Amino acid sequence: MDVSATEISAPTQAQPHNTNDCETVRAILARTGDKWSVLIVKMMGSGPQRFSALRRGITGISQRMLTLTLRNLERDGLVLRTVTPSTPPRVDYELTRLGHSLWIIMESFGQWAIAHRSEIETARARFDARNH
Amino acid sequence: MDVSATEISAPTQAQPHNTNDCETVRAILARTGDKWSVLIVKMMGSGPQRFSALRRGITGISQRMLTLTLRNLERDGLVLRTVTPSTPPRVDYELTRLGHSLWIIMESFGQWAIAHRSEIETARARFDARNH
DNA sequence: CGGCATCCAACTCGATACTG
DNA sequence: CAGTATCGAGTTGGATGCCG
Repeated sequence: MDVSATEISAPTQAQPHNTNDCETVRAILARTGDKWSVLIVKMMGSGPQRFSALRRGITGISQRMLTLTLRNLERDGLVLRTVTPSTPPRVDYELTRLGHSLWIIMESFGQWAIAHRSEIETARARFDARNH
Repeated sequence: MDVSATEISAPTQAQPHNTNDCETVRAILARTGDKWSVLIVKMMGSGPQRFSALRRGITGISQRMLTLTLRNLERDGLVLRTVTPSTPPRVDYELTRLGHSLWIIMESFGQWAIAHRSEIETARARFDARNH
């Protein structure tokens, strides 16, 4: 009998993972997981939206954070910004093709989250109860 | 002619969205998007891992953050913690069924991120160049 | 070995005020 | 209308030291 084995099931070796890939994944999850991106992207899922429409549609967002988040999404090529230099100025935002493909992934993530929400909440309640 | 129409394509109305659902999605994205969760979950994808194995396997993580992140994942029912009270103590972590199902979703997110990484990097470079 | 407590630097985000 | 600038509270995460 192999004495190097322990009484509990031996952990398997972790798969070698590409740290660079993980970093890429994390960066995207961090972007989409920040405070407002989900709401903004979701609102644009149905087509172009004016700045003011997004502002009204997303309860509680400050002008600053809406601008900032849209800039970041634009920088990553997920959102297209179109300025109409009228008076007053008009700016529309819409998902790019890339942004739309991300939106689809986010939807599947969303399905998972909704499907397992109660399971997570139960786990939390149990954990919190156990740790007085 | 309808004077309410503008010269650029009229934005469509945003779909009504369930804010509560969005909050759920955001919470999960925020958990998985924090600095270390992706790496940790990914390492556990291949089976149970000891605390020290995770620590060694994840370059740059502090003990504090490993403990903290594992606690949060455990609290959400994504990770199972098993203590063997030997000397020295031994603690193993593994994905629960729920955690594994999230891991699958994260993989599809990962596929997207890897497939579009260069596209995002190009967009960033262009954006940064444009804004001097 | 695994983990908690403390301290501190860096960043995030909201409030507010001002501009073309 | 859409955006920028500034300030301050709150949060995140790293370093360090101690404990069973």
